[in-house]
Order: sequence, then C-alpha cells, then structure tokens
Amino acid sequence: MSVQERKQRERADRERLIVATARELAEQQGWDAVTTRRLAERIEYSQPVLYSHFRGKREIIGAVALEGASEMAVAMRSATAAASAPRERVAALARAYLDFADRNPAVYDALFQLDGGLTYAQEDTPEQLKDAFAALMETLGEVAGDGVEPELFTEVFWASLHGVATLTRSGRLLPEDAERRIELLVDRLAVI
Amino acid sequence: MSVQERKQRERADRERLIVATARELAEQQGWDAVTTRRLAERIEYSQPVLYSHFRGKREIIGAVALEGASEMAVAMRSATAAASAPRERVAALARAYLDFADRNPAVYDALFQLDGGLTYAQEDTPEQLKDAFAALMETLGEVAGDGVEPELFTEVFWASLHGVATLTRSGRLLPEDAERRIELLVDRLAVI
DNA sequence: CTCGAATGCCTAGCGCTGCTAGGATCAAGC
DNA sequence: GCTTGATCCTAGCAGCGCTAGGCATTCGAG
Repeated sequence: MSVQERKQRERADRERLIVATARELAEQQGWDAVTTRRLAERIEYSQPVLYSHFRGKREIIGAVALEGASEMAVAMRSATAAASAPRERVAALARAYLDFADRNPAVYDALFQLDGGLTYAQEDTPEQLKDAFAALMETLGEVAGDGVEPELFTEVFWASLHGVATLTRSGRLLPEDAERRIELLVDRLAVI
Repeated sequence: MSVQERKQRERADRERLIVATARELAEQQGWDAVTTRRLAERIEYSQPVLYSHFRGKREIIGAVALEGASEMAVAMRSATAAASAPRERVAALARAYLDFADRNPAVYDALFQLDGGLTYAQEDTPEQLKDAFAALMETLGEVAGDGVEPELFTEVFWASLHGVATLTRSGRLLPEDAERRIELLVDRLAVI
C-alpha cells in the first residue's frame, strides 16, 4: 500500500507543480506565453503528461483561478478585519480587491477574464468561488441599504470594481485617479 | 487620373469589405473563428491581401472597434435624447449601453476586451473613441454631483456598466436581475 | 523466479494558427 | 513593343493545442 500512496503523493505534487508553474509563467509573460510546450519544458516532462492531469489548457487556467479565488478571499477578509467602521471596511475591501488584481494580473485574468471552464453563480459553482463572493458579501451586505438585497448589492459593487480593475489594466483608464475612483464608488454605492 | 481614382475607390471598398466581414464572422461565431484564412476566403481574396490593408489581425479588430464606437455613440445619444428628466436620461443611457453590449458582443469585445492596438484616454486616442466617451459624459456630467469632476464620474459610471456587461456575458452574473442592477447603479451613483 | 499485464511516459505527428517570401500576371508609360 | 511597376497568389515557416502509438518499467500471479 505504501508504494501506491507514495505514487499518489508524487502525482499530486506534480499537479501542484503544473499549476504553480503555469501561474508563474502567466504572471511573468502573460497567459499567451503559457503554451503546453513551454509549460511541459518548465516542469521537465513531456506535453502529454499535462493531459494526464488536466483535460486541456482551459482546465489549467481553471485550477489557477480556484487557487487565486482562495487567496483573494483571504486578502479581502484580512483587509476588512483591520477596519472597524463600516465605511472604512468597504473602502479597505475595495482597495484590497483592486490591489489583488493589480499585483496578480494573470490570476485575476484566470478568474474573471479567461475561460477556465468554471461555472459561476450556480449550484455547482466551486466552493472557492462561492467563498470569494461570500467574503465580498460579508462586508458589503451591511451597507446595501434598506430594501436592497445583499446579494444584488454585492453583485453590483463587485461589477463596478471589476470594471475599474479591467479597464485600468488594459490602459483604458489612467492609473493616476485610482484612489479617487475608489472613494467615489464607496461613497456613492454604500449606504452607511 | 480616373483610373487611379477608380483603383483607390476599389481599394477602399475592399477594406470596408474586410472589416464588415470580420465583424460579421465574429458576431456569428466569435472572434476565435475569425482567422486570416477564413476571412480571406470569405472576401474571396488570398490571405496576403489582408496584410496589404492591415498590419495584422490586431488592426482588423481595431477597425471593427472604431466602427463600433461610432455606432455606440449614436445609440447612446438617441436613447438619451428621448428622455427629459436627468434621472431617466441616465437610466436610458445605461440601458442603451448594456443593450449595445448584449446585441453586439463581438463589437463590444473588440472595443473593450480585446487588443485592437488602439490607445485610450490619451491625446492620440482615435476620434471615435473620444466621441463615444463624450456621449457618455454629455448625460453623466450633469449628475456627477458637487465637487466631483464630470470626467472622473463618467469613468466610474462607465467602469460599472462595463463590469456588469462583461460579467453578465461571461455567465458570472445571471441575466435575470439585469434591470434591477441598472436601477441600483443609477439610483446610487447619479446625483439628481 | 518467471512471465504476462498494466502503468507511465515519450516521440512523433495532425490540423490549425498568424504571418511572409518569392514568383506569376497584368496594366501603364516611354 | 518593351520595360517597369503594381497586384495578387502559391507555398511555406514556426508555433499552437492536442493525441495516437509504442517503448520501458513495474506489478501481481503462478
């Protein structure tokens, strides 16, 4: 039995290596540079090995996305934990969100721009994604305002942050006014 | 001279044909299906002809984007012209924006998701893009609220709409609550 | 201990992509 | 009538995601 266990462990290790390497490569040179050939070379296996772990490139993106969702949830919760007043918590959340997108563009793309084969906003949505949304809602739910469902409010706030994040990174918004945009969003959307 | 003029005219016609065909193909089957081979076949010329008009696929996407920007500006202006009260104008604008994104997903991608080699928010930004932003600002500038620059407010509102548009289309937001999201955004962001 | 079965991995290759070099064809100008 | 230049095509390059097929190695049964 011990031999089988070792093999399973090694296989799991290799799978983690694939995901970590894909992520690293994507952060360094963008997702376009993450080709199955380059990825295989970096993990020092042949291409077909990738397909014994994942159905294809899409699933590898999905794996990076799930990893990123967990990290993002942690980042947002720890940012909001430090603030006590609701308004400051929301601002801290918004900053944490945009900061994560800024520091981990490839992970952010895997999560919200690319097709990682994941389902969102459904029952079979992966736990990591549900939890990241839950992390948003924990802070945003209490500033939704009367008669507005926390879910709906969270979606709208999230969409706004997402718009700012993506338009900024693609050069469609200039980064200079980032902080002022956050302030405006928080002040207008959140009901204190 | 007349011969040369005819040739120039034919060349311009062919360029329009390329852009129109690329757009059509993208709307029908997505941008991934717009390959230089397929595009060349549809316009009944060989591949290299495309490169005598555009530097590459990216520039073709950019051309579709510029065309789309003009149409979007028209759509937004005609939608807001019908409404008299500021609040209704803003709501009409938001609906027109999201409606355009919904009806012309490939064009919207060319404009705001893909790399069409265009510059945004700069001096050398193409007129069509500046004008589309101007169309937004015409309506949004008057509900920015005291002490908030119309430009900044327009950017934030636009980013929010963009977030809703992209997250909805990629299945990350469910389309059912679309109208309620619009109402919430308008009510909270716009200062009447 | 031996031998067939199963596993793990690699080489090679398919059909596709964006893009380009080089040659054929045809019209314009002297 | 010949040359020159523009126009367009065929053919091909390197790289892409993905997979078929075969070679070792390891495992389990006799």
